Amino acid sequence: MLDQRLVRERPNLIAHELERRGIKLDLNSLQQIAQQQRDLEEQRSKLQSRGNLIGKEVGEKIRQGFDPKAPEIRELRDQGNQIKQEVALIEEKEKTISAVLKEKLLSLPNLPSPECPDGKDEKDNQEKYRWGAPRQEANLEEHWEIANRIKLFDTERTAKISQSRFVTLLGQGARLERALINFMLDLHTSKGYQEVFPPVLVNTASLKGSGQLPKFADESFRCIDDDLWLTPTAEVPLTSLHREEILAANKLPLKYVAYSPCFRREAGSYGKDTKGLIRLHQFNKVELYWFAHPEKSKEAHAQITNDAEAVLQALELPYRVIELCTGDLGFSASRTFDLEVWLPGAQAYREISSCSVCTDFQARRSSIRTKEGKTTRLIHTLNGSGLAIGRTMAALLENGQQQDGTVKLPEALVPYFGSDLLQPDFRY
RNA sequence: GGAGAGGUGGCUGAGUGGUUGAAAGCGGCUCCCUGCUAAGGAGUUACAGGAGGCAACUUCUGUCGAGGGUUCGAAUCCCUCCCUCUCCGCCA
Repeated sequence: MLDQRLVRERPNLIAHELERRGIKLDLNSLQQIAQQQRDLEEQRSKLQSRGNLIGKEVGEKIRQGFDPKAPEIRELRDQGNQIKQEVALIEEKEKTISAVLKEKLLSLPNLPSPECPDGKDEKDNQEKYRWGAPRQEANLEEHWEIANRIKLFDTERTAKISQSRFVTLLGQGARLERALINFMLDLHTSKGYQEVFPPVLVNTASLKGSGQLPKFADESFRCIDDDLWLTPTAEVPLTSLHREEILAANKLPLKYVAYSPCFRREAGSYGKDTKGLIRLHQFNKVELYWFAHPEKSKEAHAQITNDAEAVLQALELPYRVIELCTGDLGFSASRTFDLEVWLPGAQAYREISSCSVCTDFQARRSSIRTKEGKTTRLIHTLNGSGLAIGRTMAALLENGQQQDGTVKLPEALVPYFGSDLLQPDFRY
């Protein structure tokens, strides 16, 4: 959410910054609403001030021994009632207008960072650097072909269990998924991240706090009988972990790592990535999350990206780092680095992590602050996948595939998986 | 699901209609003392929004789970809802 004061006082700045994201909107009307709301508030508080004085006077008189039914007191009471009615009138207007304002503000995305390059869509994203040597041979298999052959998962049977875009991992596939989760959690906790295992059902306030609502309701699964939704990412419960809190400045940054299943409706992506592990309604992810001091968030962003990259490096997976342009930024982000892993079978780089700094956008929605001396200020939040498990598995399969049909796994996984080789399994 | 208890500042916890935005303690901050550490002393310390000032700050309003109501006046009384805890039942 954007600062209301900014809307009132510098609407042009907001209009300009949102235009960088490709959003054109009439900020004059928004500014007027904000201004009206403030004017009403001012009117009301002046009336209330008078009302309070009258109340005090009555109390004072009664204490001095006036008869509560004396005309002086009756007069004051009448005045009090008069004011009460006027206040009620203003309050009614105020309520309507601030509901409108709030709804509008909640629907505006974050302002892009000055460092975020201008651009219209993903074509304008900038590659920053590459790591590792991508395999380029011809005739390499895509990950679902490999998985099918050695029986790591079963999508056909899964349709009986739930729907398309879900997967049932089998045998080595199930074990590898588990190994990857543990491997990543261990790697991050060894670097000072605190491990969290959050609930998967979250309430509306949590989704609002991190920016998924009100705008993207159709992207999440919801429970019809309760005020609960399935988390689209652990970013949601992690943001709300400290919702409405004032965090001690000397404890910042707070760094969390959470494994969670993630649920997304993927509305509007019919026909895209229909095979394999790339785009599923349910997938596993290890998420990194920082609550940072507002002046340290730039360094934090570099660090969280680094920490996500460390997973790819440990798994010996070639990747590149992409800086998203303004037009491709997520709703809450002010600046984002995507990590794209090389998929030799597809001969393409695919997003496997997205590391964003959300400045005070989520903190304002969630009311997460810190205190320095006498002033409280909003903290900054950052998030990054570290990493998406399914896509990591896809990358491992395609990068590790060998002539004999087996898959070689990186050494780092051996303690977790128990082997460095995936072989066909005929039991399934 | 049944019965009961409760939701107050960063935390613990007083407070049942009239200067109570709220005692006390803890914690935090500032200063003093101390050779160091430990301890001690003095002061200070809710949040949000508005107005004024370059600023330190001053001032107004709101906020004691949320929303209504009673009243000139509500943390305190009434209603509705939400949440937490305890016990019982059911259950992984």
